[in-house]
Amino acid sequence: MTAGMDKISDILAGSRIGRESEIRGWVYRIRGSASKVFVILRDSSGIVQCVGSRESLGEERFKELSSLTIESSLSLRGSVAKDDRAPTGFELKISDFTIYQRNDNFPISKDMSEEFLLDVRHLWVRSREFTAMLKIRSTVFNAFSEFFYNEGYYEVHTPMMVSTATEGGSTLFKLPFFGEEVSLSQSSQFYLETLIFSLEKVFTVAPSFRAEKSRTWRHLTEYWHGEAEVAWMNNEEMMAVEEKMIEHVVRRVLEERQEELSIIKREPAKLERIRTPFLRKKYSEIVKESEIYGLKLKYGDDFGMEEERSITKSLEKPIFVTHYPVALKSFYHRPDPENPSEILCHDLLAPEGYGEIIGGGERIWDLEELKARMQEGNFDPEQYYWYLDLRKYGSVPHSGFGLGMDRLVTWICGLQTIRDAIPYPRTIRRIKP
RNA sequence: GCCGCUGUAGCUCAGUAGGUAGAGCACCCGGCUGUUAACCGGACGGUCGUCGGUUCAAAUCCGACCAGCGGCGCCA
Repeated sequence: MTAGMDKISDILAGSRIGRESEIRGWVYRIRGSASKVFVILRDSSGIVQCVGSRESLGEERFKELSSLTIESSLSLRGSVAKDDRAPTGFELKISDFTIYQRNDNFPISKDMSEEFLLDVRHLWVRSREFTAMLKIRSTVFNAFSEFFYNEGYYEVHTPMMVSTATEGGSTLFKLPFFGEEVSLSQSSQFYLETLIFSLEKVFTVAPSFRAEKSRTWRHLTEYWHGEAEVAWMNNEEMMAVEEKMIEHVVRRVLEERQEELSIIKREPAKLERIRTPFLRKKYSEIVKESEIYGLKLKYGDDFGMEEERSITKSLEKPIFVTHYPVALKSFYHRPDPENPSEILCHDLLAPEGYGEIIGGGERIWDLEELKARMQEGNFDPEQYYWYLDLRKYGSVPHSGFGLGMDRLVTWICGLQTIRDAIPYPRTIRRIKP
């Protein structure tokens, strides 16, 4: 219906100066006076000021336009001019318009509480800041997948309704399933492991669900999990892939999303220094030098929020923490043959206090070793028969990792809470909208 | 799961020696302005989260409940 429609970005690029243009979108701001009305129109590509005058539109049409409210939808036609008085430097002088919907009061204006904005999240997603974040998020997800395709990985898809826990039973969401009970997936890892025996290098991006009653700035009950699993790869090699992947994602954001970074006030300089190689430290080293971070840690302590914040607060790039004590991680991690009390694993902590975004490492690939570790952890081998089978038939050394995609977006965008990194956050107390 | 906090007009909030509520913004009307989430005037707007208790009298004191927010633990 609209062959000749322009996007607002076409106007902002300067290519329509002195010409007729037709654009459509939503009223971002509107101000009127006796003789002029200023409509700042918004579309997916940006905002531009449009001015209508009583003189050229006529009394009736002028009133029709100037009485519109925020977020009403319309199309506007007029000539384009450069104008420094306009917010984005260009202006459309309105000769004609079509209103699609004249709104009642839009519920959102200035001075909105965090809580209210969450209640009207379905409308708040239209805001400039949120739109900018969504565009960056889109780039992050695209760049993540692109990286693995470029590296020869296969994208695969695993079930979200499952019968086995990956991280422990207490955090499972249970669902009725034809007279039985199933759980929502906490991680695709075990299924990814089954697929390396044919594809060798696999990755997936999928939601994960955890019924942890977490109340923090970096937990969601439903979050997006980027995971990979690779045959023949050790812990060191896995980390090298991950840092290259993070570097690639950050690079793409810097290349494509400068404007959006500026809208959300994220300093690009802080992202520009995300270059490989990242820092690497063993768990035991961190414990040994914990006074440097203002911490008093003893061997065997796990790192909590305060520890991660202190360690990463003044860092300029991410840090891999490796070789955790066996007791601190899940049963499937492979102990270091040189020192079986520590495992060949890594967490990647993002700088500026953001903390853990990746957990990964080598998997136990010996059957008896895996059985023994499962027993210690009270995991029922019957339930995991298929996972154990992988260690019976052509087992190979392999590694993998899981990345919190929403945490990655939170850090890259410099956000205060993970809830602002996803359109519809699911937390212990929020399931609407 | 643990600790803390909040709930008064559509929105943001003020309102305690207990005496049946106020401001700003939004909406509506009018004025003014090449405006920049402008300004001036007027009108509209509330069973003070719910239930119960104390009291002559409760937004205010007490109890229970509901909803949400912040922090910790757990993890990505």
